[in-house]
Amino acid sequence: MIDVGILREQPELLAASLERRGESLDVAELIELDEKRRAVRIEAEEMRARQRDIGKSIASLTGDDKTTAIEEAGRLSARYKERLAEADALDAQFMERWVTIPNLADETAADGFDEEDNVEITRWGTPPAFDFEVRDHVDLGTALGVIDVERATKISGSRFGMLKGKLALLEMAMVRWAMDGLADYGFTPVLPPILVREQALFGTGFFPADRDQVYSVKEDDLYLVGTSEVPLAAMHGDEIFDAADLPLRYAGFSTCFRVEAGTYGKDTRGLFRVHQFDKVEMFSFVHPDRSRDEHDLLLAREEELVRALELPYRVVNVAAGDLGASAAKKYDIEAWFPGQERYREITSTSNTTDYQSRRLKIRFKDEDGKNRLVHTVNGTAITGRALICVVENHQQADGTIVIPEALRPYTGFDVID
RNA sequence: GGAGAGGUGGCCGAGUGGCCGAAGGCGCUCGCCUGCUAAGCGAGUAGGGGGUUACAAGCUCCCUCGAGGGUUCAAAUCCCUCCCUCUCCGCCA
Repeated sequence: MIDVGILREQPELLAASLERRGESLDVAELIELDEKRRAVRIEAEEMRARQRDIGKSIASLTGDDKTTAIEEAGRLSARYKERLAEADALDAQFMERWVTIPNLADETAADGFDEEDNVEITRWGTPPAFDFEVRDHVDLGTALGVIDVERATKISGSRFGMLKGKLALLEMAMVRWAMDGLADYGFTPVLPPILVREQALFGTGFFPADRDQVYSVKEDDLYLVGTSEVPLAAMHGDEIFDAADLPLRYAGFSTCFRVEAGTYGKDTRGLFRVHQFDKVEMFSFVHPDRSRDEHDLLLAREEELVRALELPYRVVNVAAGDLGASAAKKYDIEAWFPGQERYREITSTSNTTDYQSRRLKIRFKDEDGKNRLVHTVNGTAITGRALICVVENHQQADGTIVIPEALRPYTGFDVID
C-alpha cells in the first residue's frame, strides 16, 4: 500500500507510475472519493464532540435540565452513528481500491511491460560447451535414480517431484551452505511458520492481487506461504524499532507452495516449476534512505552464491510493468539451463520500499524521535531450481554430476553417480 | 479435543458506568542538584486518523485499554462473538 499523501499532493506521480506499470486507473475519481470520505468523517466527528461535551455535563445536572440534556445528547448520538457509518462505508470503498494499487515504480526500474523488456545489466561466465549430448535434469536425475517425477506424480499429481539419494543430500547441503554464508554476513537464520493468517499475506502485498496463487487450509483459515518472505516480514508487524536496530537481516528457510495458476502448459517438465519447493530467502528491514543500497547488497549476495555454484548467469533489471504489486524495483538472476539452452530465473530480489511496512505497520524511531516506516527488501538465496541448474551445468559425459567445489565440505562427496 | 485462568501504555501493575487515554512503580529523555560510574529533586514520556499550517512546531477534534459487535446520553468497566497467552488433562511428530 502506498502513502495516501501521494494521491493528495502528487497525483501526477501516481498516474505516471501506474502508466509505467501498464495499469489504467482513474486517479481523479479516487481523489474525489478521498475528499468525500474525509468531509463526511469531519462532520461525524463534530457531532460526536458536541455529544460528548453535553454528556460530560449530565452527571452534574438535575431535573429538567438533565432530561433536556439527555435528550439532546441522544439525538446527537443517533445522528453521529449514521454519519459514522457513512464515513466507514466510504472508507471501505476507498481502501478496497487503494490496496490494489501497486507500489510506485522506481525511476531506475527498466521501462516496458513484460519479460522481453527486462534489461540485462550483468553477465558472468559462459554456457558450458559439452562435447556430448546434453541432457536435462529429468533425464540425468532419473538415470541416476535421484529424481523420481513419475512416482511423485503418482502420489500428488502433476507439478510435483521427488529427490532421492545424493541429490536429496545435495539440496540439504546447499541450504546449509547458504545459511552459513548468510549468517556470516549478519543474517539471522530463521525457520518460520509457513502456515499463516490472511493478514500476513495481505500485509506483504500478496493479497488481494495474487490470491489465486496461494493454497488455503480451510480447517484453520490459514494459508500455505509461497515464500518465507511472508512470515519474515509479518513477524515484525506492529513493531517500532530503534534506529540502532536497523538494518535487521534474516535468512529464512522454508518449503514454499504455489498454485501456479495460469501457467498451464508452461514449464511442465521436471522440477523447474512445481507446486512445492524449498527456498532460503533473505529479508531485510532497513532505514528508508538505505533500501537502494540494501537492494544492491542482496543482489551481491545472490551473485556470490550463484558464482560459487559455478553457474553462468546474467542479471536483469525487471521492467516496471512486470513487477509484483509490492516491488518498486526488482533484479532477477537468470542462470543458464543447458537442458533448455537458455537463461532462466533462479533468484529474484525486490526493493518493496514502504509498501509492506505501511500495511504491516513496521516502523522505527528516527533521530528526531518520530516514528517512520522502515523499508523492506527481499531476495532469493537458494532454491530447488538452483539445484537442478547445478545438475544440468555440472553433468559429465557419463551422466554423472560433479559437485561444485564450494559445496563439497557440506556434501561429503564429489560426484553424484 | 476437555477443564480453568487471563489479555490495560516500553515493562510491571491499579482500575466493576461519568471528572480515566488511564493511579502507582520501573525504564527512558531533558533540566537542576551533588566532589567521587551512586543517591536526590523537577518536568516530560503510547499509537492511529482528521482540521489548521510550510507534508514544521504548536493548537485542536475523533478513535484505540486483545479484535469485532451490542446496551447506554455516557463503557477499560455491562452483554455477545472471535482471537491469543498461560496452567492441567488427553492426543501426538
